[in-house]
Amino acid sequence: MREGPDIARIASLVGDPARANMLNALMGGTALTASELALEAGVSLPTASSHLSKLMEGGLLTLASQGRHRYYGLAGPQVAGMIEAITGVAEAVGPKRVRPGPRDGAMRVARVCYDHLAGEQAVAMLDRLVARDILLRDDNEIRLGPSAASHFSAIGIDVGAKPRRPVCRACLDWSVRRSHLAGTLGAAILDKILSEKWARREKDSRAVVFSPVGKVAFERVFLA
Amino acid sequence: MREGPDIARIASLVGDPARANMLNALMGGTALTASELALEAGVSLPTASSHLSKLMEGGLLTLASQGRHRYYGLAGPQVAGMIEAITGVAEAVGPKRVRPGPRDGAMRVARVCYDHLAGEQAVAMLDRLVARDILLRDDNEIRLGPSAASHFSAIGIDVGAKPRRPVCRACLDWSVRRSHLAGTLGAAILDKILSEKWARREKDSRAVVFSPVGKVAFERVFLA
DNA sequence: AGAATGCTTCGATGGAGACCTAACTATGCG
DNA sequence: CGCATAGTTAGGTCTCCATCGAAGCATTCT
Repeated sequence: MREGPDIARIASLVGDPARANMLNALMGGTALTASELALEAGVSLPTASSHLSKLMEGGLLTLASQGRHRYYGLAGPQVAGMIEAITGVAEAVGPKRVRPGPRDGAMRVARVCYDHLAGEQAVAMLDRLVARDILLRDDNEIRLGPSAASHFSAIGIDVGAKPRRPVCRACLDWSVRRSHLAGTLGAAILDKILSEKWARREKDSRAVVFSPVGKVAFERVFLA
Repeated sequence: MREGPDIARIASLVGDPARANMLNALMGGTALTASELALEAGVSLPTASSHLSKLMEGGLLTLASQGRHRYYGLAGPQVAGMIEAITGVAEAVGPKRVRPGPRDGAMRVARVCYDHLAGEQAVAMLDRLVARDILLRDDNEIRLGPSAASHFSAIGIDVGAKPRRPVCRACLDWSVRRSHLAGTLGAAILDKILSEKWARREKDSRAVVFSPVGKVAFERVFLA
């Protein structure tokens, strides 16, 4: 009988299908209301509410009350990372070795991970930013390079603010198995991509699909 | 109701206290028998056996039968990584914000992760090996440098063999939050450390404590 | 104020699964 | 061969918890 952090408690929170569906939905990054999550999980509203209490108590979620709406979101990047790790194992181990459909292909190319971009495009982007010394990488620690401020402000992203959350952070990509960029900068870049309409979110999926024009623009800015 | 990899299934496997204890014990890296795991989990042998079947079916464990002994081990580094990720969240979220005791301190300095060394020492080692170009690091991909073969064979480690498992692999360290070295090379180095008696495993813990002499030797070889 | 919406709490029900004892199979030893 | 050890299977009990309908709060709209 071993002591230590209560890993079973955390895992069992994720271990219920309804809760897992909710967490999965929240991996999309946008905070959702209880009713949306109930729909997502395929359970009634009271059931969902009960699950959400448990996830809150377990510290996996954050709650933002706005008027009569209550928005639930993932508690942080660490939680998102854990979900991706579990997803990775489930993928590898899953008996559903079916041929990956088109949506799976799109997921591999680009998808949302919590609040930033993941997938091949995201990994390529980080590689390129590091190669150009816009970002400086030292293992899993990523810092801004000397030209970062001017480079990002030129495209309308301010990297000056110092929030609690780190600006840059490496996040292991479960499909590519290499890191992509997380942190506030990663989130800002995803914002940029979506607000410029370079790409759009696939409905009911974490996949992100670039338009032909958007892909060119993205590559010009980030993969040049 | 969302489709995809069955993350709830995997998580619920880890979500039972008995199974979590077993997996935790296996994070020590050595494969254990059913009875040892039963003891570790604090359940009867039949109960343990039932749990082990489920873990096997879930693909989290591998089984090596030797005579009347059946040795269970973690299925691979990916599974170990998942456990560490969950442990990280449990640590961060856990209500047990007690002041870290001496054992926790030791864990932070050096511990076993599945079959290789983790903790501050391990992170420092990887940094140094990369800085000396003995290993070449490109994101989470690590390759052998030109001088690797001669350097490691000089200390009795053969990096020539080409097993299925990669020789080098980055594994995210949950205490330091940066990568340390996994893969067959990481395993071989841990073997070396233990067989040379530079350090010993703490009883009933994943902590690894260096002897004064061993620490010097380790630093001379790997942190020079 | 009254109605409508969003969500939580209550109470009851049902099913899944964790657990143990006991019986059974398999391997090794003398 | 016969006993001992390691492990799995079978059968049965019991607890936990996911679920839903109905009722209760809270906030906003009219």
